[in-house]
Amino acid sequence: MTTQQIDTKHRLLDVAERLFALNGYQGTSLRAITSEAQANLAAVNYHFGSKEALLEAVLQRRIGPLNKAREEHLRHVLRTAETNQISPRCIDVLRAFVEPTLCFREEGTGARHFLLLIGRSVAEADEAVRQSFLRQVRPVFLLFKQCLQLALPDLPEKILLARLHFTIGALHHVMCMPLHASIAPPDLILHPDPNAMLDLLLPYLTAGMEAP
Amino acid sequence: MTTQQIDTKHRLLDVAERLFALNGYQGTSLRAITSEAQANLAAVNYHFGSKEALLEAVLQRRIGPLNKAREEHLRHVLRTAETNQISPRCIDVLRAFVEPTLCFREEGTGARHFLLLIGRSVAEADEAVRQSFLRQVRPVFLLFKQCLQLALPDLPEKILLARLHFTIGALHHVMCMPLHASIAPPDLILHPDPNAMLDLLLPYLTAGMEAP
DNA sequence: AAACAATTAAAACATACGTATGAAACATAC
DNA sequence: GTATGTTTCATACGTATGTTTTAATTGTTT
Repeated sequence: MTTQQIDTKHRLLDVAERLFALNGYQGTSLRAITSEAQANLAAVNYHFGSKEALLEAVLQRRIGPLNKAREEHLRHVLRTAETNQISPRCIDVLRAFVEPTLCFREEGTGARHFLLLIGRSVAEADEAVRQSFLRQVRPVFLLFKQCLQLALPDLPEKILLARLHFTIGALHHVMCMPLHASIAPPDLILHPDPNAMLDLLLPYLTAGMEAP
Repeated sequence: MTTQQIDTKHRLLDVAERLFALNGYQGTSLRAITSEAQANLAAVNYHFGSKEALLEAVLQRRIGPLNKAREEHLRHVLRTAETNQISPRCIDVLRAFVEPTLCFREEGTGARHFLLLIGRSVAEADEAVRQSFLRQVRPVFLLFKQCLQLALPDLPEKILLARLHFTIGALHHVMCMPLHASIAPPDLILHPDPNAMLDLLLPYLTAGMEAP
């Protein structure tokens, strides 16, 4: 595998990530991707096989590390709770899951676009996009759920699942929607500093999760 | 305006609503819409002018009544609080906004598809779709925000706006995502009964909104 | 240096799209 | 019953799409 091939593949992934995030999967043509990546039109089909496989590769490249970070955080919370012989605290579980997601933004503009992309992928109408996304995140979501069950042992599973559902909704909405784009007056823009956002998000999610 | 024209227009709106919701705006062709509505391909351009105008009409037809219901509920909460000389309760404000949305589902399968459509429109990548949607809901969102400010007078506006943001995210995620599609095991399907969902959603949202 | 594989390039393919056009069918009014 | 305005129809236009094919180019190995 030559370095040039790697470069081309990387460029294609980077550009596709950005355009998919900004214009959607169906709204992005291979011609737009290849021309911006300064590659030939056939390059996508040569390197990835198809447009859909390109999307899968775009998702995989970043979800892998992100999921690994989330899983490590979650397992760390589990471990410290276990050594102390207590249930993990709900807020710690939530932080373990949310923090890597929000801080992912710091890893560069590529990751930033990626967050927008997966924020949108959840609600995506295109079946292929949604399924490709769900397939890749399900394992970590399940671990997340198990941690929450340990933190909230008295909460019926049905209610916990529903609240987990709401939590994912709030988180992904934050990921794909700049605050000022909905209703906030333009002069009150919440800076996308992940720590500030975490300080806003965590009390909200924790209180909701621990609601009576 | 003959009844036949009205029928055709209605059929086009119904089919477009369903297909836009299921396959997305860009994923739905005029040919798919017109053939399923048993109308000629040119019918959309004749009756609405363009595909984008059709989408606008689809949104308008239902957002009007929905917004009216939400506004009435909110104003009712405001009135009773005013006559009792107290601040409205947070949970009442939230219920006034959420209940009409969830109960909208009961008005038929058309409305059901519509909820899916607007749930997805928020995160939609297509700029035209998102803008068309935001334009139509902004006024009610602002009223919602004002009511919340009355219910939570001590909460800084910045925090309130962020929490409102999270709330909208959770609500719209519920609207466009069947619970079992994310992580719930298939045997634990949350029935889409709006009252049951309201009982799950309201405590969560209220606790999050009133968090310290 | 020659042979080989890997990559890029240019072009064509078949298909699908939104829109526009003009004739036909229809309803309504006189 | 004819004339007028409205709606439907079949069809064509121009463009864009994802994919495939064939040839040229590059890089690596012998």
